[in-house]
Amino acid sequence: MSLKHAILVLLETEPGSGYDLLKHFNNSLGYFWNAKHQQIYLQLKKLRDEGLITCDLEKQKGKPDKKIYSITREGEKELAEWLRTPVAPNSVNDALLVKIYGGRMCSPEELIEELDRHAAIHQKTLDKLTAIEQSYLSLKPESREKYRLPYLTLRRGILGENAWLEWAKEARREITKS
Amino acid sequence: MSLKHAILVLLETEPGSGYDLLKHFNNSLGYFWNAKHQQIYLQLKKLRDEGLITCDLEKQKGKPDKKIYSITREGEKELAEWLRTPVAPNSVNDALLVKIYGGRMCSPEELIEELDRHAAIHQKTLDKLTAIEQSYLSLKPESREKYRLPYLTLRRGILGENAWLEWAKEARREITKS
DNA sequence: CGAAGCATGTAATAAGTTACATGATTTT
DNA sequence: AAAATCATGTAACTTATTACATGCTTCG
Repeated sequence: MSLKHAILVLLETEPGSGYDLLKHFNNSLGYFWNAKHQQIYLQLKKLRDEGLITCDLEKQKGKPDKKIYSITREGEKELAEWLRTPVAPNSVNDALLVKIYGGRMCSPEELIEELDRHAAIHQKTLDKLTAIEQSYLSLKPESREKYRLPYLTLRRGILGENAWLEWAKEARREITKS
Repeated sequence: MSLKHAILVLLETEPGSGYDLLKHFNNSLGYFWNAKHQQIYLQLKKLRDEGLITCDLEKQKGKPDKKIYSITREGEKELAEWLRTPVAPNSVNDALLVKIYGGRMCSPEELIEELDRHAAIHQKTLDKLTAIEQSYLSLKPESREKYRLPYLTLRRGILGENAWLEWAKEARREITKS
């Protein structure tokens, strides 16, 4: 279970409210770790109960108070320990492939339609990732230093999406033949 | 939830016991749909309760009876309907990337070690997939026809693993620099 | 004879999803 | 005035994992 550690990683970088975290998450770790807001709020509660993060109230004029979470010493220890422990390789669950595998029971047109739908989504993701990459590459080299490792994960996304789209072309050709 | 449909797909191809299915699964859909044997047995039970599969006892001399599951008319209908319904794009949960993202809290050596560990696993998977591909390509063209669609999913695996390994090289270089 | 693989599960727990809920503020 | 987005959750349900359990056969 790494959502817990994903949250610790983000809070270690900078404290913030659940919502701040959520936004940050969706623009970074969210690309390779899926989580709904409910799950995140739940984990925040658990992490607080475990003493791995704390929560301070920030008074706001007019608006309700904001809960600002930050990582604790304990949390940092937990995170460091997790980083030292081997993690299981990414487990894949890809319904589209199940569909294609069993696809002889439906028409090629339907398969193609679904494939294209997915391709559009992957293309969109790739575009977003490429845009982030561009903004990273336009930083001064000194500022890049800080994002070196996150940038590697971004590269993973880009190479992965490219490979996906390449495969989709190949698959499309092959399905169309029938 | 596609494990259910993954099982239906396999049983539609050929009836068999839970264990048969499990083995078949691990050599095909298992490459892109993760499931433990417990989960599969549970789903078999549920599918039977829903009337989507049936279970016949096959007497065996000396050995305990074998439960042979097969898909029912109802199951085929359910499967066909699922195939017509759009599925959600593959949701990724990759702990290694979370680790790398937050990796500045641990030593480059530790990161590299973990990266190599994962690379070895991916290489092994790629080898297996490539071997399957070879045996597919050595079939006579007539026999290939039957496996055209499963072959596409195999290709996805191969292209995906290649991309992963390419990325790992890049990441390794970059991490080593520090 | 011991290990590996055959063969099939139950129970407890954890994690994730879906549906539901609320109320504020900011932008169009 | 409506829509979007801010902001935070609870509850019910489904799915998946881990630990435990059993007993048989086949191969070296």
